[in-house]
Amino acid sequence: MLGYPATVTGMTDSAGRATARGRIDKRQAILSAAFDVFARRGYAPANVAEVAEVAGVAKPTVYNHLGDKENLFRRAMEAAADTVMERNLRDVERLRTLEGDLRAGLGDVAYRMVQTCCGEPSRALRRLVHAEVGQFPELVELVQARTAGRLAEALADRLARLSLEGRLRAADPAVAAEQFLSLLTGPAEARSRLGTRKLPAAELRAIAEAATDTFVRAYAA
Amino acid sequence: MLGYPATVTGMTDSAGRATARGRIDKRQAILSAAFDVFARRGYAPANVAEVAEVAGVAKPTVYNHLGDKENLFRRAMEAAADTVMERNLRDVERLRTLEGDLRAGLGDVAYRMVQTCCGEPSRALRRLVHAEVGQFPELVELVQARTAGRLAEALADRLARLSLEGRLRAADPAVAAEQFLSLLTGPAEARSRLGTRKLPAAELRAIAEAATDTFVRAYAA
DNA sequence: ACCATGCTGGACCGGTGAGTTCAAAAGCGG
DNA sequence: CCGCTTTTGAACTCACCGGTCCAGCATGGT
Repeated sequence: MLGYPATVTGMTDSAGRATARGRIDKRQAILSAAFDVFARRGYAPANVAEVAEVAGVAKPTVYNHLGDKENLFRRAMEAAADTVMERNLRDVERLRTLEGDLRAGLGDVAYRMVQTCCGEPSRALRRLVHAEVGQFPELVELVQARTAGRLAEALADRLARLSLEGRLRAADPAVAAEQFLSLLTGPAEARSRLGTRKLPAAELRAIAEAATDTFVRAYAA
Repeated sequence: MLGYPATVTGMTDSAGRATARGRIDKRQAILSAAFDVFARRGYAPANVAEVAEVAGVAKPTVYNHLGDKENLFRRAMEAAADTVMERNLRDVERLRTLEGDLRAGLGDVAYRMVQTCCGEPSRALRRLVHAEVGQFPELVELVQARTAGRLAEALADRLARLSLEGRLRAADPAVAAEQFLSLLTGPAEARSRLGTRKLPAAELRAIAEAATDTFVRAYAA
């Protein structure tokens, strides 16, 4: 989640001239630091001063770039969601070139996905969305649409293809995708006790296998 | 700081029965009000004064009974967990006398469970556990053990019986129970957008049916 | 060299809320 | 009716934090 690398610019400044470019990865650093701090402390207990410190920046600079603590939070969550989604989509994209044993291929993807979903960024994101759904109701749409929703959709696409090819029985691919993901993430969350216990690779593998097994039994052609 | 002030809790007093039995149970009122407020506001933004007000009690009384805001939170969560679990266990207990069509019986129980899990108390509890897992790590054990854990165990018991009776194929009942619950709660959480959208009964029914369908396909004898 | 722009550090204000104190007012047992 | 404990209301302390202001510093473009 730390994105110090000084790439890019494109600051969309509201007032005409682009703000200083090249040097301003400050914004990225701030957003990254913000997510880091919010993830550790939670929204309310987190204080902007610490965000500034972690970002290596002065407090007024934070307010300069992001304005509000609320806005800072929203933007940080948005950015983190994009990062997490990217990796998730890469995982599911592997289903596109699925050759050979269906069961094995699905199992492999399942393992990768459950790994990603148990990773710190993904867990922190879920935690924060859950936590602040009361104070930031739009946030659930904003984040969910960029992560879980997109993931389910991409997976549904792949499953639909497999159905057409006769490798899976005909069924609503959206429901199938939803259930596959639930079979993966549900047990993972439960076993890891919401992330407080880190699961050994073997257990992750077992969860992925069990989920794939059940899914294939229910959905094989 | 730790534990209680010297004056000690009202009811469980070591010195016989002296305290507070005749009077309304303030303690219960406080815990109930506390969960109410915490559920609405979240832990950090909630303030003890409001808890006291909702409980119809003076602020020092709250500190008298529960000591700390932290302790107040823990106790309130504990109490709420017990309440929620009770209803959940009643649902799964219906599987004990399951006669006739397996599919129909499971579907019925599934529908009841998904209703319970989407109810406000259950959702609020999940929200708060997720939210504060960072600041209160023990809480996840404490609550999960009383709700999801116990529920999964009870369900596993029922499934094991069904396997012995030859109605389900032989399989690890714990894994089967875990997956059945995941198939129920996962889609319910996703569709309700973490509780921000209340699901119409028809959709709840559809989720329960889909979950049961998939489960039976995968686990029928 | 010079100015503009933004960054810095630090002081500062104002609000909020945890937790305490205390004297007065119930309740309740005897 | 009397003491015991508990409750009450209110004021109070104290710490923390969001947000702002300002005076000086770095920088890069021209």
